[in-house]
Amino acid sequence: MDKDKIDKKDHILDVAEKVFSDQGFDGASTRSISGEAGVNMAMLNYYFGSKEGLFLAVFNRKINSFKDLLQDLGNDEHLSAWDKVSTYIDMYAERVVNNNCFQKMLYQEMSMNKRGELSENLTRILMENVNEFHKILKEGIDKGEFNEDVDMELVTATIYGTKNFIINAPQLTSMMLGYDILDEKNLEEKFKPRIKAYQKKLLKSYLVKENDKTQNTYPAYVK
Amino acid sequence: MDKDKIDKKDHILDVAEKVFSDQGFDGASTRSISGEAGVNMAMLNYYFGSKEGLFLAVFNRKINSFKDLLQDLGNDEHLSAWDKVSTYIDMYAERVVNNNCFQKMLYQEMSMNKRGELSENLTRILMENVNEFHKILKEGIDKGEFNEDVDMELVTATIYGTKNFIINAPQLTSMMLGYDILDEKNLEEKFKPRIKAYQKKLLKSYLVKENDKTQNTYPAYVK
DNA sequence: CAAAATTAATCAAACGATTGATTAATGTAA
DNA sequence: TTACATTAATCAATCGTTTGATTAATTTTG
Repeated sequence: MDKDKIDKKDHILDVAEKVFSDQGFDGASTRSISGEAGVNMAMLNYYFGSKEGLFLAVFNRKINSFKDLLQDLGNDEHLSAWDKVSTYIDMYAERVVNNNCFQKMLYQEMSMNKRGELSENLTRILMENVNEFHKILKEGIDKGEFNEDVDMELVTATIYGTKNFIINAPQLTSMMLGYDILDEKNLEEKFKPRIKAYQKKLLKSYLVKENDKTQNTYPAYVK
Repeated sequence: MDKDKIDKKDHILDVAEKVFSDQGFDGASTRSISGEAGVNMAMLNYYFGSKEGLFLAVFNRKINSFKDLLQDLGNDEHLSAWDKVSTYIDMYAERVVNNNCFQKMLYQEMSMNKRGELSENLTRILMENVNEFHKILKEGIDKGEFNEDVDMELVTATIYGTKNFIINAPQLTSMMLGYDILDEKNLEEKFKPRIKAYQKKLLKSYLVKENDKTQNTYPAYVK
């Protein structure tokens, strides 16, 4: 059946995503992936051509929905620049929580040198997202809503990096925060609201001009 | 000679650090390390016992100097809490620039699950640094110098994460910043002063109470 | 001192295990 | 039958490690 075939491919991709993110591209063997997925090893090559093809398939399955979502936000006429940044922070936190395996896999691969075509693809696509966010920041600066000397590139690095650090070094950050950061429930109930509130407060105090700041009414983050 | 022996071991560690950080633990083969170092393959096992032993040797060579430096800063009576944070940002930026290969290697390994003893060692030692920094933040809060609702853990994640992101995804961040982030000269002349100024401004606006903020006199960062 | 004994350093070769990939055979459904 | 799906078996290549032999350096002994 066509349906079964799609389900099976999808199931392989689910397992591959998890194994790749746990062990890295080199550390994950095709045998362990196929074994954990309960399919014959040859099926990976049959479906995806190669190990790298499988990796790219995992990647491509995720990225398509991102850019559209972000563009819609950027083009919304009813929102102030800060509201857009705020919404972006929310969106990004949601994405990270729900796709933390993928995010880990992604940046693990990006940190390797010399895996030519693959790295270039990842870079190119992520760069599109970066540019969309920069548009929002630039809009805020041009409108006089944000400070003129805002360092747009490093603000971006801060948003991406803070989240990345927490997800990619879970052993350390779990110890820091006092709960298991990889546990679904903690991620949803504790981490998600906390990182949202924190990043908004942090960036608002940096981005928004003094006279534009309303009184801060942030919810106390969950300890 | 004893001297030559130490030099040779040190040279192997230098090369291993670079190869590990480029290719990851699994991606780096003992053959490529020994080949690039110009020594026989068996020497790695002769000196370091195993591939993992070599990795740990690279790691241990670096970490020893860190904690002392940080403790001295924390115990300095003459500095305000903000001055300490500011100095810490400077120290951290210096360290990152001068050890970016190592930093990359470190967080690559930390992002993998289930490499038991190794990961635990890394976590434990990094946690000591985290705690030293938290002491400084707590001091600032207790003294009334910083806001009471500062999220200490996420501030730490911001400092570490922003830098990490830039170093670990050099292809992306080089494209963002408009220059090669791995080039020594760019790192020293452009990136280092810029990240210092940025992080200080960002954190000052978040940490320090309004009435304690002096007028901002940051140097324009290098574009 | 010099000869002998011991230790350390280095090497080429090969080990068994595992890797990603391919094959040929078999099963299945239209 | 025909086309696709799935399997077990197998491939060459590469992995980390070990080996036995050889050379260089050091120590011990006479």
